[in-house]
Amino acid sequence: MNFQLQHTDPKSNARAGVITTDHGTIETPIFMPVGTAGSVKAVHQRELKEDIKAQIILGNTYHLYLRPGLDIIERAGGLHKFNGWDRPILTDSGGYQVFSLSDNRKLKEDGAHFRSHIDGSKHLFTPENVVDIQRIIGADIIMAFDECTPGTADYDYAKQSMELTHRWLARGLAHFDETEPKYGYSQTYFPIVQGCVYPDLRKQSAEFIASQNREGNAIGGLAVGEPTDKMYEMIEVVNEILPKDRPRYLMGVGTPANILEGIERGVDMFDCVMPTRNGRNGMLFTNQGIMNMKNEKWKDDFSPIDSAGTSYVDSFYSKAYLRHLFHSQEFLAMQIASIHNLAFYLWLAGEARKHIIAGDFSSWKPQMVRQVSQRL
RNA sequence: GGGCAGUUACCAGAGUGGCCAAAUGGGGCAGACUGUAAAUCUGCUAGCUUACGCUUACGGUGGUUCGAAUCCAUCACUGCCCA
Repeated sequence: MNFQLQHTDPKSNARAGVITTDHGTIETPIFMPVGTAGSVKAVHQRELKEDIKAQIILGNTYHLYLRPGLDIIERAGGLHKFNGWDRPILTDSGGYQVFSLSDNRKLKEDGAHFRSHIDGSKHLFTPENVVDIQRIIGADIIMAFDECTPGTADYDYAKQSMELTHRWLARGLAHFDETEPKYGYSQTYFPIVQGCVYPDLRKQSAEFIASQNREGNAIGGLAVGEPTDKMYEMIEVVNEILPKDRPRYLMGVGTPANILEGIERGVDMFDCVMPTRNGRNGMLFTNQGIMNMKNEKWKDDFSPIDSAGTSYVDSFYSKAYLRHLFHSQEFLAMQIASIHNLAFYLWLAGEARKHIIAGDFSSWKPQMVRQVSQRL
């Protein structure tokens, strides 16, 4: 993997760059659609490429390991071959499941002992075997196994948790460096900063992560229960330290406004389930604000879903029709909403990039934050 | 013409003397969702009220009773069966 920094905004930390992988290039800042189980829910690969213009998508170690299982993925020739996505893939390590499935696991020094949410069977995830699993899945960018610390954790817990993540990182990195990719293209390993909402812990974590000197770095443990202002503050603290010549990935974030704020603070990569999950639940994000498509007010609004939208569905379907589809629980509703939202997120990241390159990001961004935060 | 069963909130449907403004579904109206256990979850859904509470309500009318969606009479309507 390679990262070329192309432009830096003169008035903020926003930057534009290009990541090169063996599966193609990624122009940053970028939003990465989430395809946990090897599929971006409700979205066809062709739409992902042609309509949404996704450059990289995510998969998930925990979910793909449990189902379909490593044997199938390996026999398929890796996830790219299995799901037909020939562009870059990033896999999360299962660190988020340590947080989101916390009732189903026990954390120990060796790793996370999970009870499968599917059938209750027991599985141990360690920093080492999570590398092995991600070697088999074959993502271009693979993530360290961490504990995603809840945003509400107290200082002592957050400190312990961060230290565990650091110890796990050392083990994971050592194992990564002594193993090889399986499918003839290279993989890179991103370490993850933790430290919850505590500036000194974040600083300490960022310094430790930076010292590992990897090709890219991630910021985890944000948008998990802490106030939004704290999140922004933590991004600032961390990005002060993370190397400027490497991509920075803010994991799991967020709303359109969160993304713009993140870009301004020097983040290059984002992923979030929001455009897809909220889309399936009837919420549309547009450059004019947020719409709940189930609301009565759209019932006889025959105007296009998003007249300023860049995707096919935006001008082809009307608001009234989409509302009808949601009320009728038609699959098409979820498809349209997911395509629209993802296309919008990719558009937003792309616009930010253009404005960074043009040099007027700092004047463009506040106005766009206001617009996207409105409720329609 | 005769017999039987029924009529409950937007719909379906439970409730057969007080714990009933009335179970449960559905529909409707809102809200939530941030490295996906999510096509999920939550709230509201007679009127007024922030709430307490008050008012009007279980086909119509009239009774019995301290008290009726629930018991009685009668009228209307619906369904099924027999001629």
